[in-house]
Formats: sequence, structure tokens, C-alpha cells
Amino acid sequence: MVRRIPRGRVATYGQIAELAQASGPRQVGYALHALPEAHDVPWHRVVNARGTISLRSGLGGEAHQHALLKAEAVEFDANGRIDLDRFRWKKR
DNA sequence: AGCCTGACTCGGA
DNA sequence: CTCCGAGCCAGGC
Repeated sequence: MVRRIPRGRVATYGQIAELAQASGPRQVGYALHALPEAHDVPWHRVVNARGTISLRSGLGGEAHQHALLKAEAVEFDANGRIDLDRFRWKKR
């Protein structure tokens, strides 16, 4: 499901959970954390409901994700948050 | 089976 | 709008 997120767009955990028919936002996050090394999943396009990066473990990856998104023209405000009204992926 | 933990979310203050 | 607390489900011990 995460693979469906187009470049330059982001989705929330809850959104993915719903579309992927997962049993909850946490499972989505859990799944992404457990991604195999050889993945082709743009996990960086997934953020929490507030539009912020929430990597609980392995800090530093936060900056990485920020960079990846920035490379796809996703903008962050002064608080490091994404304007979901503009960048949230609307499955369509 | 019970208990703890976690890339979350939602409602109330 | 932000901060807290409770609710969630699955996985490892």
C-alpha cells in the first residue's frame, strides 16, 4: 500500500491502516519498522496524523526521512511539520 | 495465558 | 492550536 503513494505526497499511518485494511495505525508503523533490507517501499512518505516525523527508535533516521521527502518537493514548515492539507495523499 | 512495549490516534482539557 | 491520558493490536518473553 505504501508503494502506491505517489512521489511528492505523504500519507498518515491511520490512512494507510484504513486503505490497507490493517488492524490499526500501530501495526502499520510496526510493519514499516520491520521492513526487510531489500525493500522497495517509500516508507519516508508515511508520517503521523500531525504531519511530523515520528521515529521512536534509531534516531537520526528522522533527518534522513526529512531529506528524502525534501528531495521529492514535500515542504516542511518552521516546526518541521508537513502541511497535510497540501501534501496528504488523496487516493484517487 | 499474562505482562510489557511500540514508525499511532482520538477525545477531552 | 497544544498537551495528556486512554484505547488499540500484534509480537516477544
